[in-house]
Amino acid sequence: MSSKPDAAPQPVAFNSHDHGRCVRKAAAEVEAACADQNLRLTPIRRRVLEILLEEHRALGAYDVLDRLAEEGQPAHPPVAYRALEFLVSHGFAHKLERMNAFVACAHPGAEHRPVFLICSACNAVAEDAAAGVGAALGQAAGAVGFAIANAAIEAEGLCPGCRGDAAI
Amino acid sequence: MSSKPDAAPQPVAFNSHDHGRCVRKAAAEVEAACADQNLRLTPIRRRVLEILLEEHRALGAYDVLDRLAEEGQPAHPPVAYRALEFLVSHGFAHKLERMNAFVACAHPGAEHRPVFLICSACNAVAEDAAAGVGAALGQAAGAVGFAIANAAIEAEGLCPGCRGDAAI
DNA sequence: GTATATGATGTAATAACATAACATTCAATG
DNA sequence: CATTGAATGTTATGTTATTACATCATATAC
Repeated sequence: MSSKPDAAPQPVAFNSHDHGRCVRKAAAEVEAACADQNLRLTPIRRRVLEILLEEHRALGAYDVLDRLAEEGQPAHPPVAYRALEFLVSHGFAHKLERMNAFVACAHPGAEHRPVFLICSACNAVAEDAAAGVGAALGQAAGAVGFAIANAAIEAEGLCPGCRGDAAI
Repeated sequence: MSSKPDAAPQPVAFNSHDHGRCVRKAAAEVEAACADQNLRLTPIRRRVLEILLEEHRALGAYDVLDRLAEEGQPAHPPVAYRALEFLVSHGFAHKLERMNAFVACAHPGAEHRPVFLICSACNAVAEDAAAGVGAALGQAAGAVGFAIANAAIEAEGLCPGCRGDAAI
């Protein structure tokens, strides 16, 4: 899991797009949100965010550490975990519980109850809005008197691109 | 995480009930299902299932190993993981991805897309049916051409009992 | 501008979770 | 009873995550 991205195609979340632009846009949004909320987007935090954005897929904490080391900034585990926790706790990244991995948020700043679609063939991770799912879940919980603080909704399967392929 | 149950009340999934009866019933159902499907419910597999049923909450693999050791049957990690994998793969238990823990299935045999409500105060885990959530998720995935193989839906929050309490 | 408080980072050590690999045993079938 | 395949026993190690404490930076009060 903590190895290099394997040879799989890199499907940037089911659709090709101008990735450089998408990275810059997301980084700018996070920067703005931090300014708004008086949060300190320190160099490491920013670098970890950029790594997640550049990869555009889920990375384990040790993958992030590997990237940092490659860039001549070797770091110990708590460094990665702290930066990731900062990003997650402020909604700039999400943790994929099924994978013990982290992914940059596709809509930083905006309120949303994300749903993740994880392709088991190419490892792409799409963050979907799916308000209906959150509503249904809230209703089910309410019916039994349970107060949801937060929810993880993660589906594994085949993305549009990989459904056609022979693979896996 | 791999420690003993702490002093918290043991809320057997939000409602008090005749637990001995509920354990026996679930065990019998699994036994029947195994007979039906020609599966081998070996002594270890059965014992692990019983441990999950008796605790009636999510246990880590090493919690199960501790229990086995207490009972004079010390075992190495693969033993627990193999038994748990058997139970999970046949729908007799579920894995809670958020907690790296396992819980006996509340409706073994029956087809269901479970939703888990995990109380952060008392650690009770309720398995809810919530067909609506699965439907909404399927719809959202279908809209982007994603084929779901399986889904993990896990909410963390306060159970009815703990909402009233001062605690956490 | 210096003292103090707070938050962030550096580092070492270790805890917690999980699997690979291979030997051995058991149970079913021919 | 020989063969085969599944299950288990065991060692070792890989992977993920945290605790604890030292150090450094930044902001505020005085």
